[in-house]
Amino acid sequence: MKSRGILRVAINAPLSRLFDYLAPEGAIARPGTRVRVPFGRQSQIGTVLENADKSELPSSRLRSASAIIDREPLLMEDDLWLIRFTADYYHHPIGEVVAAALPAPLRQGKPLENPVRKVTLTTAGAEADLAKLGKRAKRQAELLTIIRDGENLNYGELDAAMPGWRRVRKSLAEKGFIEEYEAADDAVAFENLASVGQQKGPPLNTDQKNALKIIRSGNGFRANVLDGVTGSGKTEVYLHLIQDEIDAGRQVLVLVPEIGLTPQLVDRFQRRLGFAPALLHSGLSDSARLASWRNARNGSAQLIVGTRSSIFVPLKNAGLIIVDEEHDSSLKQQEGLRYSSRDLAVARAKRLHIPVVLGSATPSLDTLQRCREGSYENIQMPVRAGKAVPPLMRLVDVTKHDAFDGISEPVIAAIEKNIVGKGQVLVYLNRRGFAPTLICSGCGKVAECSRCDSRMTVHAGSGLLKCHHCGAQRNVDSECPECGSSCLPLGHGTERLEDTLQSRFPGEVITRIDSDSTRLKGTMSKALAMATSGDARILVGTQMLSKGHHFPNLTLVVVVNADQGLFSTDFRGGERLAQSLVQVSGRAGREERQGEVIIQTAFPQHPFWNELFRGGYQSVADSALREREAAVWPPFSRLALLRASAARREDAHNFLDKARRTAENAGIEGVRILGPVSAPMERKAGRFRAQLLLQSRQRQSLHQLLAILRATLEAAREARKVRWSIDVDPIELF
DNA sequence: AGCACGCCGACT
DNA sequence: GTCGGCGTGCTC
Repeated sequence: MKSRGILRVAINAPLSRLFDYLAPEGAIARPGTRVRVPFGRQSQIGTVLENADKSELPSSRLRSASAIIDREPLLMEDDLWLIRFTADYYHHPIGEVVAAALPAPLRQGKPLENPVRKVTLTTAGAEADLAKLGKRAKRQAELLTIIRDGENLNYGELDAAMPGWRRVRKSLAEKGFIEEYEAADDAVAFENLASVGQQKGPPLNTDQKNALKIIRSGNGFRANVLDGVTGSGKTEVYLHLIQDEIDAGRQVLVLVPEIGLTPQLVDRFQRRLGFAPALLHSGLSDSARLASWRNARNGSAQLIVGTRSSIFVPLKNAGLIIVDEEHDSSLKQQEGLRYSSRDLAVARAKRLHIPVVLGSATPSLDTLQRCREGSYENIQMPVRAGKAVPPLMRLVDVTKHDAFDGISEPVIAAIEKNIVGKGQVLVYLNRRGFAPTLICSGCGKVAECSRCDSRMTVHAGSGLLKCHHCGAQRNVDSECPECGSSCLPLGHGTERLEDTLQSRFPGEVITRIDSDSTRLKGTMSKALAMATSGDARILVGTQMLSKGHHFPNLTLVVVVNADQGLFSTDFRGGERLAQSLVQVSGRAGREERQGEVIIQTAFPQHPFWNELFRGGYQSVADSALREREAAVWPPFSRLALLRASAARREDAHNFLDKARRTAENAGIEGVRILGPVSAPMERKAGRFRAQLLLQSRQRQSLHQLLAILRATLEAAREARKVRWSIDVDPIELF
């Protein structure tokens, strides 16, 4: 008897190994194919990663796959390579990596091609006398008219055009006027190919031409770092590179930060390239995302623009990957599979022998160091395109000036001046809500979250206290539960800032843009329209406003409080502060008018300011790199963080103690072990958190150790009461 | 993860 | 007497 083939299957569960199944009788399922398999007492969707002729398990223990879902593999060899690479590099269960790479409907076993029922006109239907039909059957005539005017409409389109058409359908079909058939859902593909006319771009300046020349001179893989100040025209360079690839019949994948995928950017791509890019982001419906994914896979989407998880999208004929705002932390997933889509983009491009472009006005120190070492190509674009001049930056010492509810007098004066001068002002504060604290005027007690080691933020609009760490909320205490005195909000959030500015500038339209004010669907685009048109003269907002949006009238940017970043405990604090200040400053004065940036600080003597004002981001980056080198922090070493959380503090610590002992006894040289220590915010959402930091100059040793740790800890008794995870190349040390 | 098995507390 | 609490073990 001929033995049946073995399928090595990845299952979406936190288990690192593959599971062997017998292929169904007489069938084959190549790697990349989804299969339905019995798993324990349930049935699961798995993905075949390997074929084999024998299993390590006795055949008595093997079960058969119950069905093969895909006729053709969903994922090709290169896609599977990226999945394996990700699972290895991030020491994460492979089934969960596969799950991250597939859109939700595919994860659930739905077909790749969603057949759609369509209705088409027969010759008889086309020739039928409408007027005659209309006399006796008005509804039938109405439906026939709709079908004549439309082009092979599907059920959904007909539902929208004529409610209740389904009852009329039968009569028309019996007369032989219409026919129905099933087809692949190509609605999105169609839209993608529909030409919308192609606009010419502006002439390129010297820097842009030079950047293009360098990138085009590459052959196969190369990481090109496009280091260009805001307004230097990086997008224009991208557009030329994208056009090159499209002309050559290849696909381009563009990764953008979550917040950077704006309608403005998509419109620009569409106008210039003459077609709409396929989009992949969390705001789309499952079916729209699946359609983009399918079109990327089958090659009909020439340009795919998406957020971090799109790094896994299959590409039939990839020519180029672009990572925009490569320094942005939203390109790194901070939960579950903690991958960096920028780093994966580089790995994928290398594997595919294609170039990758990493663009930013403020490249990460990791990327800059790779340029210095010569492994990445650094391309500078130091001047703003067109006539734009860089903004003027200055500090206001809040200890020396009277402040009006968080806004100092010189700032008020500057806002006034800009408004009078028909400019627009952006007031930036990285803290939403009304006030970060509610304090008792009698005993000084502050309102704390019962589940986290944090204070509750006051939200005046809703009258609620909210915890920004776990989402808990309750009503604002009007009097102190301890001593009965009245409670007062302390400090400033965007909500309060809006109130303050409104009372100071009563005649002006103020728009606040943060995750609270834009939660409702449509409010974001409305607020942005107000901001872009210049109708709103004062904008108040968080991070959200500092990326991806162009406000042509903006003349002044105010940074209300930069001081938290100045004394950050995280070694990346300085890098991040410089990036966010430079990014938000880039919003000011884009056109002919010079912009102005005012930063409020209580520490004007801090050396950071001198560095930033004298030498800009470059200079901050240089000195930060020197410090990192001296302290052997990344990029001069590699880090991995082992995190654990448990309902009881000692369980988390016991687990990490076990991890530490395991690491010490693993016999691997050159890895420093720091901790375990409690996380800076120890209690979050009712759980105690702790962490163990591993640091090494050699990536190899660190990864060997992680492999040992993972294997040991998965089986460890101490792991039962904790949730734990490995974070490779962590960007937040807590 | 998701599910079943199994052995101890307050309840119709 | 039993319903259900979550500790333990297992998934090809």
